[in-house]
Amino acid sequence: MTRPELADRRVLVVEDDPTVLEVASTYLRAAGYLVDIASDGFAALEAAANRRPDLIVLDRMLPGIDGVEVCRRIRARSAVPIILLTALSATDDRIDGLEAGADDYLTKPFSPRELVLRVQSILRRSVTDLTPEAAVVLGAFELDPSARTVRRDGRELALSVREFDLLAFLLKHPRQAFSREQLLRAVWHWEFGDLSTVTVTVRRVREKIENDPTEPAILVTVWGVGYRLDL
Amino acid sequence: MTRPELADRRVLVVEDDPTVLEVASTYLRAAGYLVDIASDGFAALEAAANRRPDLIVLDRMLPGIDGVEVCRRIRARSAVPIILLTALSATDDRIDGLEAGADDYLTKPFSPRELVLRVQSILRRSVTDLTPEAAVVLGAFELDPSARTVRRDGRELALSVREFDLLAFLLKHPRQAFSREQLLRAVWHWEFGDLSTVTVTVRRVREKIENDPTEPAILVTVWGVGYRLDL
DNA sequence: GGCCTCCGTCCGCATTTCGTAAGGTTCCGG
DNA sequence: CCGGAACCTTACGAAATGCGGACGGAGGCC
Repeated sequence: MTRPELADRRVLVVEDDPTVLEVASTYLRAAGYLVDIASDGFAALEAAANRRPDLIVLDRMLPGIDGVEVCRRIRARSAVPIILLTALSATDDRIDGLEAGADDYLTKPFSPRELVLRVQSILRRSVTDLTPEAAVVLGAFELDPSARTVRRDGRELALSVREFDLLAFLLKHPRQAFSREQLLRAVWHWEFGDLSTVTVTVRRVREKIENDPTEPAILVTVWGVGYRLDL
Repeated sequence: MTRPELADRRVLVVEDDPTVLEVASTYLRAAGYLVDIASDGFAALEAAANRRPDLIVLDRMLPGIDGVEVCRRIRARSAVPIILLTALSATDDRIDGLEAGADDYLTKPFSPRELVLRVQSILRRSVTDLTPEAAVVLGAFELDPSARTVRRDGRELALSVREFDLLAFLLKHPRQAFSREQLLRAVWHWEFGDLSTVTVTVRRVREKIENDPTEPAILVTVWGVGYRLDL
């Protein structure tokens, strides 16, 4: 269930309630992350400095230093993504947290699964800039994820951001049929939304990779299901 | 009409009230899930360990061990999604449950339809899991479930959704006779319905896989029983 | 500000799908 | 060999599905 590209990423969880700490770290480990833990503000600052986590999950209410203050101090030294946990959904808290430099927000009680999703969604973004991803060569296509280019027969294709993301995903999972919903989740990172968004982007990609876009031979329609990349 | 891609997922329902148990499992089966049941905490823990369900629906009030405790213990060993059923909508209960590691919450009395929706919504995420399903090679036939293709002698067959689902099911269970009712349940996920629906779809599949559709040699009629795939 | 690209949304149209029904054919017991 | 049940075949049309075109807001660039 773990996505290989996200493996070996380090997450620091800062939380004083042992139960919440336990649940959160279990889920994150299950999702393939290396999890460090801290129970108060001082330990959090120390761990943030020494363990160099790729992301921090931080409780707002902490013994010792307040969570928002911890967030501010970490931010002063590093750009590591921070998810703040708060007991209330009060607007003031949210504003405080965002001003202190938090990247995302989660209101307690939260679903551990949702936490994992947020973590994944944030790390997914930063993972690309850090570790250069392996290139994929498939038939006439050549994908270089770190350069964000796709070449066909050696010539580079002029793709927009969305078009690239979609084609890159399909090149990484060739000969597999995906529903529009799956693509919306995997490529757009949306949990819901208009499925025609996918349809249109597929069409635009076809316009650029198919010899005859009227008769797609590469990015094929699977009727009643979705799309598939045939090579 | 349910989506075939969700089929073959295992759900464990833990509930001491026979009526609720009956209703819930019936609805979930109708939605295409394989349903296991347990009536108390001990049975639940055992089933969770042995049957390896993809999701657990867990009553909060149980004879023997409390539901929340069961939840906690399962969670200690596995990250399987858990939906907790509770008699009250008290906020305290909700927090207890979420801290114990439940993924979602449903207040009794609940609509069975809503239960199915929650289950689907949670499992949908793990369905996005990109591990391709194993291919089946049987005689001249080659089934690739993740690409949603069937090839015969290397040539890909042009099958519609229903036709593919039916043939895929039969290829996964060859040399076994199925009644129309069984096929309607397994392939269509219908609990009732016109049996001629099956007849016609069988005929359409025959048109595409038989050398002489007039004399079926592969998708054979078992008189008075149903159909069977011979190879 | 003005121009351009990107991208999500919407609408009308063509195609495909698939359940249903109706009439014909095959099978089997007696 | 007869009658009825089981099964086959064909056809129809509503509904679902996908596609192209177009529109317009958002955001970047000059």
